[in-house]
Amino acid sequence: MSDTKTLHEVCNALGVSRRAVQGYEEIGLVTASGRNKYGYLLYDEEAQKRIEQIKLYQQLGFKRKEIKEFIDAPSQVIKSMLEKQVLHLKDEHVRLDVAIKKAYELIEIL
Amino acid sequence: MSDTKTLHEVCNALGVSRRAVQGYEEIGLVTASGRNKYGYLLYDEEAQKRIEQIKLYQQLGFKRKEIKEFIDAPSQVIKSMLEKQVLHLKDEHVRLDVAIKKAYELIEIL
DNA sequence: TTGCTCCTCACGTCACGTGAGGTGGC
DNA sequence: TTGCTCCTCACGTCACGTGAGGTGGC
Repeated sequence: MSDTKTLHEVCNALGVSRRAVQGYEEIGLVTASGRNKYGYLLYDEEAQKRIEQIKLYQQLGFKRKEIKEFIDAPSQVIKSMLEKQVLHLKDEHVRLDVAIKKAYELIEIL
Repeated sequence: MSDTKTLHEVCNALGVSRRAVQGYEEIGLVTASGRNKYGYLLYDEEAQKRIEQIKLYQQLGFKRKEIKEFIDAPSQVIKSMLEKQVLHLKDEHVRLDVAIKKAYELIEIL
């Protein structure tokens, strides 16, 4: 038995949309591992892991094109990208803190 | 003397882009108060305040269309929108916390 | 044959960014 | 006349959302 799944199954299992996966394929970030006899798109375990990785990187705020540039790079390169990204995430974090405070201030005034 | 400014001056003073203001005008969120004798777009103090308000609401995570729907509403309505928005901002805040932690975990592993 | 699912386009969305082409005397 | 600034389009960007139209026996 293999863990190869159809697109539909992958979407359910990983919580990504059909269109999102199609988008990954459009820019060559992922490739279906094949088709079944009815023409359905199939994704083997490797492809599924890749989709999960992409999703994770997106949650860390990376754009698809950025992900494409480092996903197959040596881990030292990825590490360096992550360290830079943490700075952006912290900026965003502060920005949100400020926004929440401003919202409360406005609520007080109104 | 009046505090009416040209588009260029408004952009510099408020830190918004020319295209952003044009975008506000496209959906009827703002209207220039007039033109000078050379055809330059002019914004009086009221228009400037409006642009500043829009910018603030955008920083709180509201979309332009949402802003259009409540910007001229009674303050109780705006207050209610802000209270809902704070919940979204807090969700985002938590999501960022998680993302930062995940990034650090990945950095450790690599 | 009727449904249902999947596939492949392809336009729509959002908030501008980025020029292109034209005007006018700051 | 050459520059420079401003104006009004209008296509580009990003990451999908949302159908439309066509296929095939799960």
